[in-house]
Amino acid sequence: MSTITWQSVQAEALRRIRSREWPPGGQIPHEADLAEELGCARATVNRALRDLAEAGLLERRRKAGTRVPLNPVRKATLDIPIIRQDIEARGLAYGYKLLSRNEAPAPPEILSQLSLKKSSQMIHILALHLADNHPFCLENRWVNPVAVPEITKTDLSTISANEWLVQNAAFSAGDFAFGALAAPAHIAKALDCATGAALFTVERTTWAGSLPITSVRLCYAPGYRMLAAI
Amino acid sequence: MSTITWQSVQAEALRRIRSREWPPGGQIPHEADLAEELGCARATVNRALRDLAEAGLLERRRKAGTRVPLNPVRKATLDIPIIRQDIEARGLAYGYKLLSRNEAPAPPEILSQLSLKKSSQMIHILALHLADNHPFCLENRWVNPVAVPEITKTDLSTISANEWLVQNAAFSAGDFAFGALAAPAHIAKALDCATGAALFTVERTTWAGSLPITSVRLCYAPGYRMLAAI
DNA sequence: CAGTGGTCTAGACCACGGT
DNA sequence: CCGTGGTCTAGACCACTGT
Repeated sequence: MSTITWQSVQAEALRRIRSREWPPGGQIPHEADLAEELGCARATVNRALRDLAEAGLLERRRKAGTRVPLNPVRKATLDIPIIRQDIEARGLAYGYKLLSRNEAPAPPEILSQLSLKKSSQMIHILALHLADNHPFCLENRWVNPVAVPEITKTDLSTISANEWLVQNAAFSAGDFAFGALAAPAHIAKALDCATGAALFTVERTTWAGSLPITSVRLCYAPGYRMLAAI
Repeated sequence: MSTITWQSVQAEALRRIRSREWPPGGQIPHEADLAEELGCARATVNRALRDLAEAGLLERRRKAGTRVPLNPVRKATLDIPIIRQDIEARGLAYGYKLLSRNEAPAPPEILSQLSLKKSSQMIHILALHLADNHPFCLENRWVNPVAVPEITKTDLSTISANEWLVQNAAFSAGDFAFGALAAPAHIAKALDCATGAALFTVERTTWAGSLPITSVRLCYAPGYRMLAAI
């Protein structure tokens, strides 16, 4: 016997959205009605439609029901691997070089990114990730030693801060900003590219609850592309 | 009476992961055990852990059980609004200018992105999106007329292809590539920036099932940042 | 083969938020 | 107020996969 799966309900819903059987801006039947029509339990319909709502293809509100948005804001997901895995997944040999590490008061922009007020000593790390011995990514990181005191005793010349933090500071939240930067001379030198070259950059701040852990800017060598999918 | 919610189960699981009560690389108890321990139904545990697995914080396999990955590959989510909404959300006035539109055989790189073999006539669109009358984003798009025949009759000087497609060609899948580009002269001219300026770029290809719809490259004016969150 | 997660069901209660 | 989605439950069967 074949039971209805939530995937099949979802596929049918998608079909109706695409065929405009459920027109943009319009309301769709209640869960209970759909469940009866399709011959399954309401929970199954709920699972299917909840997923579509999370993807931005439906808007659900209690009492108001479910409707097809006029301008759906689709959600894409992107994987955030540690840099070593990113490089190895491309079939390249990973290399790593710690350029500098010291303790210093964080500059104002870092403090504001971390929502810290008083300027306290933080750990500043500059490191280079290599792929097949070519510069791949320059890591410029500030770490809050209050959040991860163990890092003060860690030898970051053999393991990157990127990797150490992933393994030792499970975080709860983070935000990202992607952009482009014309390489200033010192970055161009580190990445072995021309001054002014267009670099893809990622700025990331991570938190454990309300405690800021780290803020980092990654500058990728020219040509890097970051992939995502819907 | 207070019943256990899947959110509370998820929070407890997160706590155990962070506190290393469930150590990296280690296996965690079965759903049934957890359900009994926490005093809820197995379905509730399943919902909580499934979400964590989707976020990359757990790895679940039938028979093998659930474990905490050593190098979690976290997933970030990214909103993909239409460009008009992106601009208006920044409190700026949206403007739009169609630069050119014609039918032409697609170049090989576009064909390969769309997984098409024979070179057929496609619609090529070049358009500029403006924020407060300043160039914001240059849209360079190829549309497969087989997927959306109506577009041949659409006036794309009043509505952008970006917006029209979102409203008229609900897609099922898409992939993205983000990168940086040093502005060539013709792009610099359109965006009113210096030649060689570092531009953030998005390349996107979308599909309806196995039918390719469109492939687009967006070049954003210098300074643009795209935000994401975990 | 057998253990584990994946899913479905039928019913119930609850929370939110239009009216 | 009361309709709608959000969630929980207890039980059942199934699908995948390690041994």
